[in-house]
Amino acid sequence: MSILRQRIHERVYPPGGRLPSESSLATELGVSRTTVRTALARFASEGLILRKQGDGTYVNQRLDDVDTHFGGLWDFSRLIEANGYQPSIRTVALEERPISAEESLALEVNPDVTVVSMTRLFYANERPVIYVANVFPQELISLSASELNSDLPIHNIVHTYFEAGIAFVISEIEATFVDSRLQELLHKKVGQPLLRLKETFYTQDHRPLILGISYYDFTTLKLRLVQAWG
Amino acid sequence: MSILRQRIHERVYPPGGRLPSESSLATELGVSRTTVRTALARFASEGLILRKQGDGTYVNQRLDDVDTHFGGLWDFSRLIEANGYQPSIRTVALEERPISAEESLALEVNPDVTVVSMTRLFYANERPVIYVANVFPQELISLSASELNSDLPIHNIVHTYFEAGIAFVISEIEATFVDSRLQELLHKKVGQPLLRLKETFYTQDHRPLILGISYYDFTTLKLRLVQAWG
DNA sequence: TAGTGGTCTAGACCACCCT
DNA sequence: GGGTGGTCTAGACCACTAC
Repeated sequence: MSILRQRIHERVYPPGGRLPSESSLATELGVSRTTVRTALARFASEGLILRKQGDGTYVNQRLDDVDTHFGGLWDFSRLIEANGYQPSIRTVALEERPISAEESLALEVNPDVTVVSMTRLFYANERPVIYVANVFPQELISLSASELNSDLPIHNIVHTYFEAGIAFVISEIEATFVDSRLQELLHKKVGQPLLRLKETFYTQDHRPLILGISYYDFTTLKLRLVQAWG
Repeated sequence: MSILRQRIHERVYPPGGRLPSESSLATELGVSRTTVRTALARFASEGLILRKQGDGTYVNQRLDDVDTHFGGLWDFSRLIEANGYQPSIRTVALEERPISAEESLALEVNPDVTVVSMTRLFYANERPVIYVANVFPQELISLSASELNSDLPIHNIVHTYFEAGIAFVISEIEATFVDSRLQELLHKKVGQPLLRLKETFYTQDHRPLILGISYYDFTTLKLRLVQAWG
């Protein structure tokens, strides 16, 4: 029932406003109340709507804030878009190289496999905001690194070139500074604070697929989380 | 159906292992399959389980990682516990004072109200790991600041002393350094990187209730997020 | 008291995976 | 083919809110 999500985003039901009751929505859309409830439950867990027993369901007034949250897909391009910028991706380096000891441990593969190393910059309106280094075993794709189109969001790359899909991601958030290398890439002064995200992408079989280390300029791009329980 | 969550945590269904089918769980627990599915859908969105159509439902093998995630309640005490430490809270300061211009804007109240300012330290095994400064209008509680028990997690404080409840929280994550003031409080060297979380707690009516600024020692306490879609 | 969301039942049919 | 999860229906009763 993605029509409901669309209506919320298109302000058919304005922020702070009340949605029709579950029963009337069910009738109007020609589905059962259970179906409507399943959709509403998802929106509520994302903080998009607020439900009050005995009263009604309301669109979150902070919709603009909530919309920049990390729900479902964590995707830097979408995040840049949600912050009101035009996203673009430029590849800094794309190569095959031996795996490091640390990486073979994290990816749970033999220390003699070859990995594809892909480093990229995400831009918001031509301004560099995130620097991302991804690594994955070469054997996971059927072609060589130079043949893949690296100007796509990571989810698209996986979908296009990988056999397996991504079922979940674990991200660790840390703080760090701009060093001399990042200074050039992100156009920021050495010593300024930066966020670092260490991500691991897993398959449905709980196997690690891809590693990622990202440096995130939080001054341009707000990193917001919404937690809702209701 | 919190019995299922309990079973997963108590390893009745071990990490990586398969759960009984939805139908057999429904029969065993004496509920309908719909009820089981509602519970499983919630666990899946938290990354606790992975469901495969035509195959079965599996407990996430990275359960230990996933368990330290931020699902449902964002609560520092729980987070410390999930990282394997004994949590405790000590109050640094508790006072009433005039509201600042910035705070009155963020809390959407008149610039002449009095606020309660509560600053506290969270410890993991007697080691300070998070410094939190909370601010809320004094008029929201029926007693004076000195009378409230500030050695509780924020959700307990709200539940005990506030009329309204918290429906959702928006957190902004930033990076910063240890300064001379934080050096003493967190026992870390000046200049080391730190995470800063700027939180706003909202009621069901979308009104901001409480502000919070937290300084988080990510070297001791991993800040992990799990994103799952399935 | 009427209407809302919260919880639940007992089915149905489909898509998909494994053997 | 047999079993699994994915989607959906058409009800029921309860708890709560607003008036």
